[in-house]
Amino acid sequence: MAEEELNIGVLLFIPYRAMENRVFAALADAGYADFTVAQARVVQRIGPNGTRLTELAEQAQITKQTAGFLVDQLEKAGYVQRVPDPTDGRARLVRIAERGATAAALANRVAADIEAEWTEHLGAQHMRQLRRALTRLREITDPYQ
Amino acid sequence: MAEEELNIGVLLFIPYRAMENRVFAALADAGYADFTVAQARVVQRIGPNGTRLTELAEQAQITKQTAGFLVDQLEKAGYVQRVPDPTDGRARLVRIAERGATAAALANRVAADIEAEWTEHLGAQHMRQLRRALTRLREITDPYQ
DNA sequence: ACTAGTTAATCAGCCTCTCTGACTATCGTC
DNA sequence: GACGATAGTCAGAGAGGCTGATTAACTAGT
Repeated sequence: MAEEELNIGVLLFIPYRAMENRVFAALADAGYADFTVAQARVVQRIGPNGTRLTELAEQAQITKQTAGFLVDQLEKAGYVQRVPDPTDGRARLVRIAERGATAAALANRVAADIEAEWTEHLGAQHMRQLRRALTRLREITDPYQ
Repeated sequence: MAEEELNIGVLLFIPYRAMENRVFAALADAGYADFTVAQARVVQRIGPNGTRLTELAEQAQITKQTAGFLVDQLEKAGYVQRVPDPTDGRARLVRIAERGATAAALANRVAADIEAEWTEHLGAQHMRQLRRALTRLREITDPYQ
């Protein structure tokens, strides 16, 4: 569908997918092959002092069970740790482990490189406008702030 | 990660996901509940005269097997038909069926409504700039033109 | 005309991610 | 203390994706 003009949703998806693919390819090349998109969506929500499973699940918009499943894998692979929450005996905090922090740093570096390429192609001003428009769009499309 | 400024990939993903969710909710409400995201990504690539399975798979970036599985479901549900390709005895063309065309029309209408809301929020000029930037980004991020 | 290679599609089996439903342990409140 | 809410886990199921192997049909190179 859409003969002349592509749906704006598709237009958003194309560069998103391109970035995702390149970041994961770079991680795989660097020896982090056991890292998946689903895991990444959880890891990104972990705060500096650790975050509870339930909160991760809410923010990633998945069930607690699914979040638990993904955190199990991340823990086995050494990307995160689970530590008891001192303020609540039922809860545990999921924290980024060293391997996770290294991988995240690499991912951020690659993402920044790609953004730089995009800026090269669009020009700095249009890139700034793009970022601004997307940030404003977030006001009406992001359930989490 | 990203304390002050969100990664551009995430910024692209948030509105994309919001649109997708709303379109599928509208389709489900209208009686097209048996229609999934994975199926939609295939259906969107079907051309006016029908498209081969292999080509659909390539463009949707999935394997032929997966594409075949999804087209099976779409065919059972009445959204598409498979007809022999007159130019190649091995191949068959996947075509949109009537139920598929009706659903697609509804989906496009809902997507246009959402885009109108976004235009309302951003202003017409910024929306035009957004569309333009994304279209130009497509030049370097879309493997299929 | 035959062989070899390519392409279109399918079959079989497996893995990952996601869900629902049911359960245990702990917390907070009245 | 009793009760409802909350944090997390266990069990089972389904969707959507993969690799590998196979069949059928087209295309080229002798």
